[in-house]
Amino acid sequence: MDNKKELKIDDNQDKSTERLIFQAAKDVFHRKGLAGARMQEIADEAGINKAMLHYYFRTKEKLFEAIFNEECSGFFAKLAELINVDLPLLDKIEFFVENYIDLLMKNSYIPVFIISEMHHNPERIKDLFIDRIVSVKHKFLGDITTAVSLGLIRPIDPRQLIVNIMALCIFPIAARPMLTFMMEMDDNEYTEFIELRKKEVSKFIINSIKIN
Amino acid sequence: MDNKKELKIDDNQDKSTERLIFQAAKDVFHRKGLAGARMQEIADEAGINKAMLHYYFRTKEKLFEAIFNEECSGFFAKLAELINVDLPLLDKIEFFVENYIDLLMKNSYIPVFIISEMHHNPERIKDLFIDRIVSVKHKFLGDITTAVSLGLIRPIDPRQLIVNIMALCIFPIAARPMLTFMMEMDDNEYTEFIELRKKEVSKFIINSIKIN
DNA sequence: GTCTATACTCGGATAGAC
DNA sequence: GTCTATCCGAGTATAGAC
Repeated sequence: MDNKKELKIDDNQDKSTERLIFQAAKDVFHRKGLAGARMQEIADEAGINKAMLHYYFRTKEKLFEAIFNEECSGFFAKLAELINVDLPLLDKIEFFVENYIDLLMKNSYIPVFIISEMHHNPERIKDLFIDRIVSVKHKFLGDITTAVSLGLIRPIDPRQLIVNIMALCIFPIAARPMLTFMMEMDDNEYTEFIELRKKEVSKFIINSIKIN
Repeated sequence: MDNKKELKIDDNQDKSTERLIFQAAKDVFHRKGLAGARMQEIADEAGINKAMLHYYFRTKEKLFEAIFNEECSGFFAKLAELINVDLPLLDKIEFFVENYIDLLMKNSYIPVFIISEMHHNPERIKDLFIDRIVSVKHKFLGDITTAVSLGLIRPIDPRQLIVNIMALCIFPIAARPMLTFMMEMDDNEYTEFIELRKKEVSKFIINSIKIN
């Protein structure tokens, strides 16, 4: 009992500082990228001292990787759930698109992270999500190949269809700052715009691949 | 005659160093982003001295802006040409998609540039392409709105259609490193994959919006 | 215009007291 | 675990010779 209580207190103390850093670092890395982020800015935003960052994470790189890793784990786990749901392909696409856009909105930093850091340092990033993404893809690829060969959808290269689906879901979130600006919307209008896409995108895809 | 010759020589001398820097800087900024790029690396890649960079462009920021500005000018000028071509909407989309993907492939740094730098420093970037992008959008928006109201395509929010078209063209180029990896392709295979998209994407879009 | 050498700032990382 | 003070390398920028 005493033991448990003590553990809980220590745990909270530890976690609160570590999580404080973690959350602050996530925000700053997301805004500035790995190279542009400043340890001082992270410390300020966490409301603690710069030395603490090194006490908990040793280096900037390690801090970045810890974050990237945790983010990806959660994200790809949920993504795998969406792919593994058991539905006929067209229903699955509808279900997937709606929930994937939702997932992306709740983790809007992930796509930009991956896109820009893959450009700036492909090798490091590869290792961090190598197994996760490829297995998800294989499942989806199989589903589509089957549907095409059964004549449930029009003939289409399954890889092209996957990239189309990803593009339609991810691009509007990854390019959000550019698009809000181009579309002359404010933040709320753009959120509403994305909300509408949940239905619009699946309609767009299904219209395109269904057999008339 | 002599005058002209002299000018030409000077010009070549000037241009060669300045362009050498320009090209090297473009490559490095593209690979590393603004914050991650190193003046030393640019100098090395240009085969000249670091001091020369400052002689020609004063600061790293100014060098970056000079490049971003020139790139955007050329890019948006060509984009405007594609939009202003006079064709019925469906033909126009087909024409646009094919040529836009081509343009993007020849300027593959532009989308990543804009997407990542818009995140990292929205204000600076806005000024650099404010007028260019909005006017292009208005023209396209008008074309689609007309086609919908004339019943030439199925009812669809024109803004959603524009974002769909952009997504299908831009995403595969912006996310290329991630996608080559995910799709387990090499560079040549991915280039071929994009080549196939020129036809596939316009088919995908037109299938989805045409009236049956 | 081009180079070498160097000034100076910034920022990641550590030492050491508490 | 948390702080202050500080080190030190890296990187932008400039001075000055040629």
